[in-house]
Amino acid sequence: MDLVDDAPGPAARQDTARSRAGQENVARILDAALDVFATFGFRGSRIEQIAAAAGLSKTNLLYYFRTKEDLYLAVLQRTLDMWLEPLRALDPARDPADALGDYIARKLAASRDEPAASRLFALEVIQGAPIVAPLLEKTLAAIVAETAGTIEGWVEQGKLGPVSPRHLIYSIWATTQHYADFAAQVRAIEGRDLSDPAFFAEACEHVTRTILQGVLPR
Amino acid sequence: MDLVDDAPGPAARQDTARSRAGQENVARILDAALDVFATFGFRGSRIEQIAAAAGLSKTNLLYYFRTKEDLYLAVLQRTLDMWLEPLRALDPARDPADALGDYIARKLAASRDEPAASRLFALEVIQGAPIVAPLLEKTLAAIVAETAGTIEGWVEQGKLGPVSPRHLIYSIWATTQHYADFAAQVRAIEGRDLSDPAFFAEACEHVTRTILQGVLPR
DNA sequence: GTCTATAAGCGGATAGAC
DNA sequence: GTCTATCCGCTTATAGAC
Repeated sequence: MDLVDDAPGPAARQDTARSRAGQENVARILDAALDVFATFGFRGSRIEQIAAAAGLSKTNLLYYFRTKEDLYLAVLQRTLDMWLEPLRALDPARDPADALGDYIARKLAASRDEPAASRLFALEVIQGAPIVAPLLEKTLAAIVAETAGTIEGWVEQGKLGPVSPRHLIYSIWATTQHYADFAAQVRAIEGRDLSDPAFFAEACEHVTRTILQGVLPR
Repeated sequence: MDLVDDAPGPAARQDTARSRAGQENVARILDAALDVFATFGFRGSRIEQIAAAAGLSKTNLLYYFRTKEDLYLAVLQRTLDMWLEPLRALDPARDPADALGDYIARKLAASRDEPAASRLFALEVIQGAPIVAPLLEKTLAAIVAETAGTIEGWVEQGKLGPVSPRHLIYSIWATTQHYADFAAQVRAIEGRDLSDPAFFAEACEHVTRTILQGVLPR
C-alpha cells in the first residue's frame, strides 16, 4: 500500500556527480527525519532540526522535499516495510512453541534494531492514526486475521491451550514494543536498554517463557 | 513529588460568583488540555484548540494559565496521581495469584477509565521523558523496587516460578496499557475497545490467565 | 545543488477597554 | 472575568543569485 504517489522528483535523475550527492542527501534526510518525527511527532517536529541532523540547511532540505508533509509521508512509507516485516504471519505447519518463539524474537530484535520505527508508529497510533488508519484497517487487519487463524488452528488441534488469538497477538506486540517505545522509562529503571546484549537476552527469555508457558497446553 | 510550585493564582480566591465560574473554567481547561496534550504532545498541541474544547477563548484561557508550559505542568501534576494509583506496590502477605490478578485488573481498569492519562505518559516517555524524567528516576523507580522485592520474595518462597521481577512488571504494564495507548489500532482490528464490557472481560481474562500461568510454579 | 534573503502565516503572549 | 486588538517571534515555504 502506497501512502504517497512518489513522483520522480529531483532525487531520481541520471547518475551524475550531482545526482549521486542528491541520493545520499535524500537518504540522510530520511534517516534524520525518522529520528526526529519518531520523537516529536509530525506537528512537533521542526524541519530545521531535521536538516541540521542531516547536515544540510533548511532550504536545501526543502529542495528535496517540497513540504514537511511530503517528507513525513516519505518517511512513513519507507518505514512501513521494516515495521511490518517481523509481523509476517506464523507458519501453521510448525510447532507453535517454535513458531511463536521465533515471532517474539523477531519482534524484539526489531525493537532493538529499529526503535525509531517502532516509536514513529506508536506516535501515529496514539494520535488516532490520522495517516496510517487505512493501512491498519487493510494490511494490518489482514495480517492479524491470518496470524489469528493459524493460532486458532493450533488451539483446535490441542497444540495450544484455550487462548484468544487476537489478545495473544496484542500481548506479544505490547511486550516486545514496550522495550523500544518506553526505552526512556526502562533506562531510568534499569540503567540499560536492548542494545545491551545481556539485557536483550533477559528480555527475550522472559517474554518467550512467560507467554509460551501461558498458552501451551498444561 | 511536585512538578510545579502551585502559586495561588487567579483560581484560588474567595467564594464569589466570579471565582466559582473561575474554578469551573479551570477544571474544564484541565480536562480539555489532558485530551489535547494526550493526543498531540506538548509541542504539537495548540492552546487555541484546548480553549475551544473547553468552550473558552484563547485569551481567556491565558488568563488562567499564563503560559502553555504552566498549563502542561498543571495537567501533568493533576494526572500523576490517577496514573500512579494502580501501580501501588503488591502486598507480599497475599497469595501471588490473587495479588497479581488484582494488579492486572486495576491497571486494565485504569486503561479503560483514564486512557488519556495513559497516552499522556506514553507520549512523554516516547519523547524521552523531558519533563517526567525526575519522576521516573525517583518515584517510579522506588515503586518498581518495592514491587520487584515482593515478587522476588514470592520466587524465593517457591510461590512463583523463576521469573525476572522487573521484566514481569514491564509485561504487565505493556499488555494493559496497550489497550489504552494503541486503542486506535485495536479498534481498527476489533471494531471495539475496553469501553465494551465484553471486550474488557476478554482482555482481563486473557492477560491474567496468560501471565499468571506463565509465572506460577508448574 | 546550495546559498542568502525574504515572504507569508501561525501561534503564543500582552495591553487595555468593558 | 471576558473581550478586541495587536505585537512579536518562530516556522514553513519561495525567489533568485551563484
